[in-house]
Amino acid sequence: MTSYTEAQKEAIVCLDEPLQIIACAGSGKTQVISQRIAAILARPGVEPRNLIAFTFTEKAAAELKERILSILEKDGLDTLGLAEMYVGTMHGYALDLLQRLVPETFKFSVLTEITSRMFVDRNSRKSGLTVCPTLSSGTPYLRRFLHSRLFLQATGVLREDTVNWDLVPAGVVASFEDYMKLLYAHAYFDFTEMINLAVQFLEGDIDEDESSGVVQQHIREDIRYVVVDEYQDVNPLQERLVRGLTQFGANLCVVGDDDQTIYQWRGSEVSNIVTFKDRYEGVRQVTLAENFRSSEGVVEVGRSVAERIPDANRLPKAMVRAGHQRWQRGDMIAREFADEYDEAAWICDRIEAMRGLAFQDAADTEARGLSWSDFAVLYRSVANDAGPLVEEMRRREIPYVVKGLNRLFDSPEIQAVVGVFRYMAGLMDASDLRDLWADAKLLPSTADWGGAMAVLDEGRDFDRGKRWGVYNIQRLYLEFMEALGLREETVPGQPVRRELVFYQLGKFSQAISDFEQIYFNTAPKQKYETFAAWLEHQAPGYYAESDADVGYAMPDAVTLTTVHQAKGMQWPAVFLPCLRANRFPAKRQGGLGLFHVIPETAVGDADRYKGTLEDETRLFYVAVTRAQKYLFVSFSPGGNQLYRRRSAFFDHCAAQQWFSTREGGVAAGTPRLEPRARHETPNVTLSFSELKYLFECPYQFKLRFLYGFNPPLHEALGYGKGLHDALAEVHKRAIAGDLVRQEAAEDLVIRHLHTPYAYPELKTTLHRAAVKAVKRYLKDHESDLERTVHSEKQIQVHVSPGITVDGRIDLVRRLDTDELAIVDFKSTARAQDEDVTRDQLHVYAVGYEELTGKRADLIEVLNLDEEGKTIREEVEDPLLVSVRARIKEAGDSLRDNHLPRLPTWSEHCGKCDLAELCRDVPPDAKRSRRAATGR
DNA sequence: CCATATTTTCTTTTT
DNA sequence: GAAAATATGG
Repeated sequence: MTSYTEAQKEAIVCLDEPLQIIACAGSGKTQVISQRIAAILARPGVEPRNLIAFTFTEKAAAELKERILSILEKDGLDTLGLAEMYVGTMHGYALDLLQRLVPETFKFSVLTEITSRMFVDRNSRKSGLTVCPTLSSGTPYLRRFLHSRLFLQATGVLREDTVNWDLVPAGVVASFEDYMKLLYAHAYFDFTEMINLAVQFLEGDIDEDESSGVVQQHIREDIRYVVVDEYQDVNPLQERLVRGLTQFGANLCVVGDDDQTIYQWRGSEVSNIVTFKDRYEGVRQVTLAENFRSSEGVVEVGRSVAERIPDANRLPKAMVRAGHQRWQRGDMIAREFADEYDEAAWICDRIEAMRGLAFQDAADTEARGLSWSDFAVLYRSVANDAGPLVEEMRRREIPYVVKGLNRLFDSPEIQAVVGVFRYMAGLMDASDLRDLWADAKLLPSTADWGGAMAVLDEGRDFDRGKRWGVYNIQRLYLEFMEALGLREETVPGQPVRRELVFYQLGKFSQAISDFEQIYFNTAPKQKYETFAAWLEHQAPGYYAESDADVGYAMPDAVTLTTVHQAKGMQWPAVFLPCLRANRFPAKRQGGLGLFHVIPETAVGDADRYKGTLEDETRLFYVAVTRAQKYLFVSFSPGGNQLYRRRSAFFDHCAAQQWFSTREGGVAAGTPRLEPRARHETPNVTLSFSELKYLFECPYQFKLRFLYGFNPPLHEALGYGKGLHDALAEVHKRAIAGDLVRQEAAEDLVIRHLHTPYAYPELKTTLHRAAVKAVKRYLKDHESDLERTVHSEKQIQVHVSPGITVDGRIDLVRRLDTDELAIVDFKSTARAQDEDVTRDQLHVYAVGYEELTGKRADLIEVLNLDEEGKTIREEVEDPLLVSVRARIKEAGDSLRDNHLPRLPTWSEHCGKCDLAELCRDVPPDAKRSRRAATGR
């Protein structure tokens, strides 16, 4: 789309006043934003680092980045320094801002939804959970495990929303304070806190608080343009972040569609977008009403759905069709069925019948035949309603992918693994365990069951060592698999099953990591018992199976997903089945809710946390507008009486003249072609550490990042990071003209060293070692600190369309010889392979050149360990070229899902934590591996 | 038609 | 264990 409509042009060239782009579904929003950003970058005196663009997800960010880059390249514009333009989520930005400018936060790590809950449950008293009062007489206080999710929602709302604190019960306030205190004591951020803390510094008094001063100075000097996509989903705290970033006059552009606000139950505040014009001075509003995606029928129905939303909560607009898709009688059908099996069968019939119908993706492209991946089935709730269709598709062998099914723990394979830990906790005996594994078809033909049990029995001897870190769940899991001889190729069955089983086992490894992150230092016996209980009661609800996302290659398959997840996507044909009253629109939930903790009156606009009819209507609007041409809405009564009536949304559609209530012949007159899947290359963004694994051994990469296997947690974890962070502070201060002296070493280590998994003596040892290392570094480099050029420089290497490598250079410095050196710190005596290090630093050199236009002369490795050796080499041009080529190769093989093992046992394997899952470990290597891990 | 009793369920998900 | 939807009774 190189020619723009008048409205689009208006948006693209409006760069100096606050701009609100109201973008209807399918209006070419991303293209307009990208073009506008390119226009900003083309302005004289504007650097990429002057610009921030927020998206809702990382995936959307990758797409936006890619789009911007392709426009810049097409227009022949400079891409120098592009790595310093922030394109990403608000959470990512806030974290980045803090960890760049506020040394106290360098050591903080981020809790996920899952680890947050475990953290609160483990510390149920200290976190405030069990002392948090409720307004329900039946449950005077929140309870462990049962209410941790609710408690976390409340702590989130108290920070994200506008709260009248006088109306919040004192007990709740006290609980909230307990939680915050505990969070900081453990150096954790939850998702809200990253943004909250950033906002504190943005709003803070610069005379009172040093960090506020630093943060605000950076914003004042650097930030000139802020773009916020999906503005309708911004919550009040995020709005404050936006305010803070633009408080010194940066230009603000917000983009969104109030009709697509579907995350209000997470705090999204529609009024942000609806009243934007009143809250900012001199706002220019541009409405992109032209829908290029869908046929007239789809557009008109979408519009009619949106008009069901009360006008008071809407921006006036009328979506019109502007694309090339033509509506034909029979494209849109509204049908009722006697039961859900008939409905499922009909959907499959239609898909089979429509496969191969001619379809034109764009006005200027050739038609192709519809393929499996051109069909989507969208549900209000996949977990509740998708069952019958999944069954039918499996029966008919129609390829499909389901998203949003929480069924990982139902599978016999995972139940077998859970059995292992029931055995460990003494809840199951050995012969039952064996039966379980045999029934799950997980025993390789050569299985050494006795050996595997020996691993468990040794692990169950809890008097073996005094250090609790010895009783490592992850290591036990990996050793058990090794002893059993369970590897991808020894899993009984077909290759497809092997891959799926390994994916599940990898997910389980991920679950262990999550658990041990929180419970690592629990007494061994209790730790295993808690783990077994957690597996039984908590874990099943936490981990989704989504057998789809193995690999980067996109399968040609029908998509079954929720409307929420479908946001931003489109398909030629969309099915909206199970349109039942009380399901879609959904009836409200019972049980203890947010308002039993925080009174409704204390929160501004409390309604949005409840889920109103209006919200459901917006969701249905999103659902309808995903379709490009074919749209099928259907109803069948659900299993029980609550769901036996038709949804008002179904009736709404059936009443539209665009819909037929009975199908004719399948789109009579439309020619048939060979089915050909829409070709989409996924964007691949790799961090350097991921790239490193891909270089070293593609199969290790697969085990780690596609399957999710994690190596056992190490007790000394955090040591290297602490040293890095301490030196980062040193160099940042050096750039600001503050040369840190040796005496500061202790202080630096106290601030940055965080070793949560170390037992007390080890903590002391590590602390001493760190102080010594920092002191040594400061002594050795006293004279060259002032020649620091950059510290922690973010780089990005663009290899080919869709392949990007992100990384961070530890240090760039000028040597006595006036040469420019790119430096990487290492902190263990155990040397990384020199070839890998050389690759790494040459990637950085490439990135540095793309960032600054300057070529580095040298690469250096400074080892902070006394024994470690220093490397200093010239940057070699041929290597730069070949490294680029190798990244491209690696990216391509990733897309093709071609990730083979190394041909034979090699040096890399000796250092690979997951070698046991890959091949037989030679006896001599086994010995040295055991020595290295202290087993 | 209204008040009360009984039945039935307990989404959605980003960082 | 709470709330909404539906069934029941006047």
